[in-house]
Amino acid sequence: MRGMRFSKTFIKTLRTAPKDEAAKNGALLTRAGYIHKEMAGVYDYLPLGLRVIENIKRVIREELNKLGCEEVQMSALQNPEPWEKTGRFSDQEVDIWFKTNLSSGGELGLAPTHEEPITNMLKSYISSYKDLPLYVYQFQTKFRNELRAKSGILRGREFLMKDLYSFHTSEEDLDRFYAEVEKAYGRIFARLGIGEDTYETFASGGIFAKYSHEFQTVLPVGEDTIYYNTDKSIVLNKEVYNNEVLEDLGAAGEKFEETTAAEVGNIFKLKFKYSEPLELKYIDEENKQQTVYMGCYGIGVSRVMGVIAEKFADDKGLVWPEEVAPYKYYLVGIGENGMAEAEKFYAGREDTTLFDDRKARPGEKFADAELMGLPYRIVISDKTLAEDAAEVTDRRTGESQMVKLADLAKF
RNA sequence: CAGGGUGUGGCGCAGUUGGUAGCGCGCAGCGUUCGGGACGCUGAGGCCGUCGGUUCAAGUCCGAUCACCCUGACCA
Repeated sequence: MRGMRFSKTFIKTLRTAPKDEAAKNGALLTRAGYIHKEMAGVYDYLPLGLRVIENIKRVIREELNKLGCEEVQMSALQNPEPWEKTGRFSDQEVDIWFKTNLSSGGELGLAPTHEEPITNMLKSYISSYKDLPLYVYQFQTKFRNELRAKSGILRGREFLMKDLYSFHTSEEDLDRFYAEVEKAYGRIFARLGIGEDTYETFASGGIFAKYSHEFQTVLPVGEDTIYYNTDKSIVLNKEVYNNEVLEDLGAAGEKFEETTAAEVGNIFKLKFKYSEPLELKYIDEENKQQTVYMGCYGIGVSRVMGVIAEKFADDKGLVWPEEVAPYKYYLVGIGENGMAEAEKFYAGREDTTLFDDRKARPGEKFADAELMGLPYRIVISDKTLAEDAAEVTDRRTGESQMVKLADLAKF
């Protein structure tokens, strides 16, 4: 992706948020030109918003690839057959399906998740213990017919998710990989800027495991309630916050605090939940058929974007952590000399810099710089040129410093 | 799905007892401005969510319907 000149881009900032964007993340992301709403829970990602999404994906991709994960892209349209084998095509069982019909008469679903299709697909590729373990992930648009979409991009009917699935020959190997993903998730959320406030949280585990883990980011508008002890080493979702579980975790006497949080990721040990009904098997060393052990690991990519927007915004607008910011620098030229010098600086830095080259007054540019929330604002004007310098302002702290033009490249 | 609220130019809003739509922002042109969203003049842009009633006449009254927001429930 190339750079962006404000005068050329189609996006436009808004002084007032649309009335139908009540949530802070939706209001600011819309005002700053990152997203556009199509309908409740369904959003378009504009050039800036798409860059944020791509940055989040990049961080996740880098960390998962280190674990040996392979990226694929599954289809969004779903053949009901594998879903019928697990009972999940039923609207009684899964009540958020979007379903449609083939013109020839058959029924289709729009994928709300991908356990069934990926398990089914891998039947064609896994036949021996030599094929395992295997870690496959994708970034995919998920469709969930939520009764009520809300909170901007935090809860959509169409949203982007990273889903990783792991396949193993033994429970020990599943446990080993699960632990690796736990650590990788910690690194991912740290790099995304929400590490400090994102806790690995015990949640209900479903049929085959006692607990699953969620990654919950503390957020006032979060939909979940979590409980944490004083040193935050044990965090529980409300759904498992009871005496039995506390005893089980050896935390029976401890005091817990309550807070709201948004679930940004989860990890599950599926074991045979899908591989058994879909008959994903392999031949072991002794030529015996065995069922594959599975795990699944999700991160809500678009939700993470909303959480970051919501969490760090101040009264002037968005504040992006560096790894997710669509551009690192918001370049402002003031006056003829300032604009000419800014133009020179911009050349060759299109990938890191958004250049506000509009014939607008400084105040308007500053306001938009703050609204968009790029990490650093660089101002070049007669005033700064008198010192042969540019003014660099940190969006988060608001602190400014003069940097010599010669040193700006290094900055 | 229950309860509450809202639909009027791109965005935010006003519109009285029914009489044929107005303001701010934004947008276009000209001029003066130029380090915190400047100002003046001129101008473009709207079947008032949709459908159907009542009426000589409907943004306004009645009915239905759709969409959106909030709270709750739900969230495999």
